[in-house]
Amino acid sequence: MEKDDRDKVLEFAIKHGFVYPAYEIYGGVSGFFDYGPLGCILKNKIENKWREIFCIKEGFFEISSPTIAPEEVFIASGHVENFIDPLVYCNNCKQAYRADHLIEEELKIDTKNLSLDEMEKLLEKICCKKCGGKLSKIIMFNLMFKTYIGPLNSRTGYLRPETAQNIFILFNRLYDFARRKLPFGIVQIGKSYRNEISPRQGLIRLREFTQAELELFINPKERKYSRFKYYENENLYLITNNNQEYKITAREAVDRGIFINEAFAYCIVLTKIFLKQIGIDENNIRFRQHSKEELAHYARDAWDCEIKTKRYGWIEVAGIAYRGDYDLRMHEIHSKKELKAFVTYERPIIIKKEILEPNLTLIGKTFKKKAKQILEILKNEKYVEEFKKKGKVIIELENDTIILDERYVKLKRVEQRIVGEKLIPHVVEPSFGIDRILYCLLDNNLKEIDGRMVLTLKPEIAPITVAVFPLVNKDELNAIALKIYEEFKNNGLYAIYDEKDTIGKRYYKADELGIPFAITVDFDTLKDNSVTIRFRDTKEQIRVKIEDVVKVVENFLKEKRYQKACAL
RNA sequence: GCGACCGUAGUCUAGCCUGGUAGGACGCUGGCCUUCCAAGCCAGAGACCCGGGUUCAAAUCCCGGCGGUCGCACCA
Repeated sequence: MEKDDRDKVLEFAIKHGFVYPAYEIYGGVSGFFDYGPLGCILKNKIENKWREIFCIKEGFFEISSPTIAPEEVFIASGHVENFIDPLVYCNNCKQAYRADHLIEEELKIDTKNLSLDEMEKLLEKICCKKCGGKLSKIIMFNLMFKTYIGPLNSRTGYLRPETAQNIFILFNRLYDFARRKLPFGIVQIGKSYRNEISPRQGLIRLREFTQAELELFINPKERKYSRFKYYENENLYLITNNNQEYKITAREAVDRGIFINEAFAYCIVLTKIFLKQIGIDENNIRFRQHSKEELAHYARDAWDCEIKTKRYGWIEVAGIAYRGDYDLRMHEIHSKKELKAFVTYERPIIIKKEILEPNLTLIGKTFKKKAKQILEILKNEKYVEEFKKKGKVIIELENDTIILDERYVKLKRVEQRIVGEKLIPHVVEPSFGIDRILYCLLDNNLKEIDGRMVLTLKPEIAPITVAVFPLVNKDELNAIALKIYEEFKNNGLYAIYDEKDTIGKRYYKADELGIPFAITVDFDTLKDNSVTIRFRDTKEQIRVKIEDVVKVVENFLKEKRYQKACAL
C-alpha cells in the first residue's frame, strides 16, 4: 500500500469525468456519487462483460426488479431483524458500544431473545468501560432506507439492501421458466441501498450502489457441477478462515474439501475469470473465507473476493456466499407458498409393499355418498395389517361403523417407484459490487509508463475507443480527420476528435483517458489516402487506407489482435 | 455516531497566527506557433464550503451545519 493520505485514483476519476461527488453544489452528501461521461460508459462495459460471463455464457437469464419492497419481504429475509444495530454511547466520554455486545460481555447474558426495554434495564447496571460514565438510551441504527408505499396509512417499504431477494420471491415463476430443472441461475444487475453509518473511502462504501448478483439454484444432494470441468485447472489464491494460505487449482480445493461443492468452486473461478477479463491483474486477486463471526445471517459459508489496491490494500469487491436453503425456506414460512423444486433421482427408488385395493364399483354402490370418505381412510397403512389378521377392515365414521370384507377390498402386492422428491434448492450466490470493481479497475490500470500517464484499460473496456487527430491544425487535414471521426461514430464506437495543441500533447491526453487507438491524418494522407493508427501502450503506429480504418479498428477489438499491438 | 485534523478557481496551493475581500502554478477558452509523442508565445474566464455571531470591516477570530482524511464504533 502506498503511504499517501490522498486517494489518487479517486482524484483521477473525478478529474477526468468518471465520477463526481453527488449533490456537490448543496454541500454534497457522503456515500453518493454520480457517474460522469467516461464512468458511465466504463460501468456499462463492466456490466456487459459480467453479463457475458455470468449470464449469457452460462445459459442463464437476467431479470430486473423494483428497488422498493414491502416490509414483509425483509421481515422474511431477516433483514429487518438483522439490519438494526442497537448502539449506546457514554454520556460522559462519548464512547460508543453495541448495546447487545456490551450486555453479553459485562453481564454474560444472552441477548438474542431480549426486547429493547429489557436491554435498557440491563444497561442501567453497566457503566462506561472507559470512564465509568453513565450510558445513553439505546439508539437503533437501521441500515435499510425506510419509506412509505402509497399515501396516508400506507404500507411500510424499504429500499432493497441487496438485489437477491427479488429473485427468491420470484422462484416459482423462474423455476417454471427454467423448465423445472436444477441447476439454473438467474442474475440481476441493479441498485441496492444501505444507509451506512459513516461511508468512507470514496467509491468503496456507498449508500447507493450497483450490485451484480447471480443466484445459482442447485440440488443440495449433488456435490458435482457439470460445467466445473471447463475451469477446474484455474489457479486460485485462497485464505481459509483458519488463516491457511493456498495457491492451488480449483480442482484441488474441491478435493481437499476447502469448498463445499463444485458449484461453489465454479462460482469462485468464474469470479476470477471475470475480473481477469476486464483487466484486473491476476496477482491482485485473492479469495478469503469469512470467519464464523463474519458470516451473514443467511450464509453457511462465504468467501470474499479481494483485489489489491494501491491506496487501501486488499478490498472486497465480491462475495460468494453459500446461502443454502435459508432464503427460500424463510419465504415459504412467511408467504405460506411452497417454493420447492422437484428433483428426480438417478435411479428410482423401488418400494415393495402391500396395499388394500378397493373394489370401487361395489363400494360406490353400497355406500353412495360415504364412498369417497371411506376410500380416503383406507389409504392408511394400518388397515393392511388389520386386514391380514382379521380378513376384514373396520372403519369408524362419525355415526356409522363400516365393515369391509374381501368383497370390498383385496390385498395386493405392489411395487412403488419413487422417481424423485420435492426439496428446497440450495443457493450459491456470487455478488459483485460494480462500483468497487470500477474503482479497482482504474487502480490496477492507471500506470506511469516512461513519464506518461497511461490508463491501460483493455480496448474493449476502455470508455472511448478511438481518438482522431489531424497532425497539425490545418483545414485540409482537419476536414479529413472530421470525416473519419464521423465514420467511427456511425459505426457505434465512442470516438473523440481534437485539433488543439501539438500532436504529442493530444496523444498524451488520449493515453491518460485510456483511449487505445489514435488515428492521425498527416500530409501523406493527402497523397495516398492513408492514415496512421497509433497504439496506446506501445506508441507504435501502423498505416492503413482511410476506407479500411474503421474495419481495422473493429478487428482489433473483435479478434483481440490488439494484444499483439498493445502490450497488455 | 464520537474524537482529532482539515475545507481558497477544474486541480494543487500562498494569504489566516498579527482582520482592511486574494497571488502563483497546472488545467480550461480564444488566437499565434507546430510535418508524430504533453508542459513555446499572447490574451481571457475562473475561487475564499454553507449559515449565524463578534467587528466600522471576516478568507482570517468564535459557534453551528455540511463535506473530506484519519482513529474508535459499524460494515449482511
